[in-house]
Amino acid sequence: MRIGYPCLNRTLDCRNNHSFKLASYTEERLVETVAANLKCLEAILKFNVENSLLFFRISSDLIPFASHPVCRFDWANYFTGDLSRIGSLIKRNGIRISMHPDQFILLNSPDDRIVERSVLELEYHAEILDRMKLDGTAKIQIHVGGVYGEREQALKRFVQRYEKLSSRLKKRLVVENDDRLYPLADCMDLHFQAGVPVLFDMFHHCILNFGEPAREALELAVTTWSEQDGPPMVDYSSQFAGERKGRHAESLDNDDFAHFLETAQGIDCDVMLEIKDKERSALRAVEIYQRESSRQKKKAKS
DNA sequence: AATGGTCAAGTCAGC
DNA sequence: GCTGACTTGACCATT
Repeated sequence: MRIGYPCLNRTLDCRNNHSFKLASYTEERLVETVAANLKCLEAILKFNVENSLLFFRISSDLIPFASHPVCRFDWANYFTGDLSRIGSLIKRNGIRISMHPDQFILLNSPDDRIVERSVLELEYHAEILDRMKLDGTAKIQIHVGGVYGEREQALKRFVQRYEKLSSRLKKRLVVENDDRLYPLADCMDLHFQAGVPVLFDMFHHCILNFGEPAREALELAVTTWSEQDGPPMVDYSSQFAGERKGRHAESLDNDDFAHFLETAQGIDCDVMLEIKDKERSALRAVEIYQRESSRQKKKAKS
């Protein structure tokens, strides 16, 4: 099991998601920003390797405005050397990579223009991973989308739009259960209809479900991943105590995470910690995981 | 140097 | 109908 965290590292004093306002867009500004972002991404990945954090979500802001009409710059070619070098670092160290486009990305919107823009944004994500020369185990995760007062139609539209995607996107796209509109059962339907793997979000599942016990739900989601997809990815978080339901915790709840590990025992998956203090909690999670697995080994011996 | 309004994009819930 | 939540901050004009 590889354990990781998303997008930001708070120990290193750099960021890989620098952006700027659209109004101040210039090619120079873009190049300078992306160069800084890539440099930081490389530093974060090196930090992660040294700390046994072998799963990382790359920020969608790596290349600001990449899919926006304002951007006419051929960033993919310009930065191909850097992207390929970072890709080598990733492969050499067996790091798992995911990306998670924002909530604006909707394959199932009734508005074709929104779908069109969404596909452009997804293609941008795929371009990054392709330029890093990563295989199909590097994933792009999205939610199903809106309901629009017509669930069945909205689900059907997802399938239709998914089927029309380029093969390089289909190779990478996975769908994640959310905590408001589409629970695991809907994602499973999409899998049976379109073949899309289901990324299981344990925390969302606890909030929105049809009463499936966690272990059972996890086992279901895991079956949707094939050999080429790599080990199933799982998102983990816990509740920010006293805050709105669904808000991510600020720091890892050790006991809850140990309980999660018990639930996931024997299942080969990679776990993304969606916890606010990022690598600090992830480091603790790795410790807990190593402790738990050595305890289990001892148990198996005796 | 510190402050606070504003930021590319969509949808839904709650007032 | 409008605002805030979602990932939550950081940019940047103004003082």
